[in-house]
Amino acid sequence: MVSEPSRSAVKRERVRDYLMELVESCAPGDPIPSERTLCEQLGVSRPTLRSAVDELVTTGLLVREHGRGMFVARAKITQELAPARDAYRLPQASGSWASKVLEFTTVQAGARVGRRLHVSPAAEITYIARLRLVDDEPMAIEYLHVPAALVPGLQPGDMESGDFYDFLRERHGVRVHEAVQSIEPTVTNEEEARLIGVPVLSPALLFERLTKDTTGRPVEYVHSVYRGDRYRIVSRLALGDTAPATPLSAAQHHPGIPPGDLASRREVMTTGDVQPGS
Amino acid sequence: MVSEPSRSAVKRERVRDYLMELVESCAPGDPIPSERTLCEQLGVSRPTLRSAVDELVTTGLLVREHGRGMFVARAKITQELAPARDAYRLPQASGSWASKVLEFTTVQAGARVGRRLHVSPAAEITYIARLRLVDDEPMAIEYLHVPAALVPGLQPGDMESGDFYDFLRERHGVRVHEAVQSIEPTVTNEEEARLIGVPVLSPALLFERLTKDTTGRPVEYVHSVYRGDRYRIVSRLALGDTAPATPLSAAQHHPGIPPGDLASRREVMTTGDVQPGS
DNA sequence: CGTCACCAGTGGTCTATGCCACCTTCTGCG
DNA sequence: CGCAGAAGGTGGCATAGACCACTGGTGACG
Repeated sequence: MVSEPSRSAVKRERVRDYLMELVESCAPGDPIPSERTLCEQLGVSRPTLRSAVDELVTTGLLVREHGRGMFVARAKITQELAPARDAYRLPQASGSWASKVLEFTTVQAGARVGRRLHVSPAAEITYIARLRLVDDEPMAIEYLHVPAALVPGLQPGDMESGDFYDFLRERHGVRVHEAVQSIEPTVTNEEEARLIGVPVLSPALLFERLTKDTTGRPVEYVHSVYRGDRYRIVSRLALGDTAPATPLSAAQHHPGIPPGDLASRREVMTTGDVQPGS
Repeated sequence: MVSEPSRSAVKRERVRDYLMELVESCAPGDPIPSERTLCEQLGVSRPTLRSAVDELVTTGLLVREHGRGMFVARAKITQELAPARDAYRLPQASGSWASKVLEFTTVQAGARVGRRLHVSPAAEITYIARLRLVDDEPMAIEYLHVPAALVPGLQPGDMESGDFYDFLRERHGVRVHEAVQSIEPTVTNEEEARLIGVPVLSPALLFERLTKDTTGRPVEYVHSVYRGDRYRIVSRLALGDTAPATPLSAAQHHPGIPPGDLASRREVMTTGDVQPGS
């Protein structure tokens, strides 16, 4: 035993709480004692200690490095509630973005993608997986599906520089017009974790987007996974109750503000934002 | 052994893959064999099997019920990539929302909240924790901080019906004007998991919002946690390259569309959406 | 002096086992 | 017939021990 037994009947929680206090007394990047040492100090078995550490790794407080040890995470992430986020100014830009093509092939659409893009399941699709980098650090993985007929002669290099939508317009005469995009929270699987450099089962954002051109024809279906520890979405909501104008057709519901908490006119300008590292 | 040994050297992965196939052959809500049974079938120890199941529970494919068994999750959630989401029509409304006040007290602002609300750290704050329900199922937890001076005589019941912003205007003459809101992915801790009825460490969305009135005075600071398995954000993005109008001051970056992939004018209408259950 | 092989220490995985808490079902008593 | 209690099955937690894979340092050898 170390200090008081703590009220928790579950050892794992006691261990986790102890570790959280330990982490708070350390600086980011500091090493913490080895698993076996902690086991002895706390009087628990290694599986028990590991399961406690697992939580903190998933939460983003600790980092494990095989053969080296465990360390306090560099940037204090979402951790609990009440994150001590400092600034409130909206950081305007978002670092320098780059892309790295991981895969570039032609595949058959298949049932799901074919349905999305309104093409036959046997239609040829240019499939591109690319890593998005911010200041040379991996930020997201993007999986694009574009009907091959729309982009004849597309080269991998075309996907690593410039604006893809500009490229579509200038080279292929395709003018993107609108997109429907969904965002939901998820956790990383092994492949994603490896590619964007976070532990497995870390929080992440899953985007899914279907883009159409001015004629209403689907031109791209994208899904992408953004790391949750370095990416967040900041919106500026106009709630003004000045004039009940523009009742924008469909049900209006700001994420985070359930219906019944908003009645009047709303507008929203959304901007992405990279959380600056430590 | 069951079928082929699968190329993976890690037993956990083999077990997980086996379970994923098993789940795909089942209907939502179906029970699956007990842990001990699966151990015998697959020739692995129970801790190994449990750790494989843990992944699938975190991912949202399986549900455990103490003393009863394991079941295929009701709504097929984010699971892997490529979720087989069916419809593409934007479900307009979002079920019937209700609220249940969990806590209603007056506290001192403290450093963090005081800074947000531009009040002294010793200022009195009305603190409200409430559960948001959709069709009687818990959907989110909301933690509100409002300067007590703004809402004298506020009652818990006032927070369970009607629009809080309407209430502010009609009862206290406070006219909300705009808000800055951030959204990021997170995972649930024990308390959150218990309150919204999901396992610990499930994916969730963390909202943080600061609302100001027409005079620029902060009136509420809210953070809320939305369950990730039943909530997603759907946006309709206008990408039209018709006219490069309204260059809306700040850097414009749609979440999910990194800079360098967008040049022209954009608008966005965001709408929240409840994923219909099975 | 440089390079390489080895080794100790670390996290990663897996096993076998036990006990507890919870739920369902069946059984037997009132 | 009805209800309470026991029994068995389920997941939840924890243990002790073993082996593997990776890292970094150290020492031996060229």
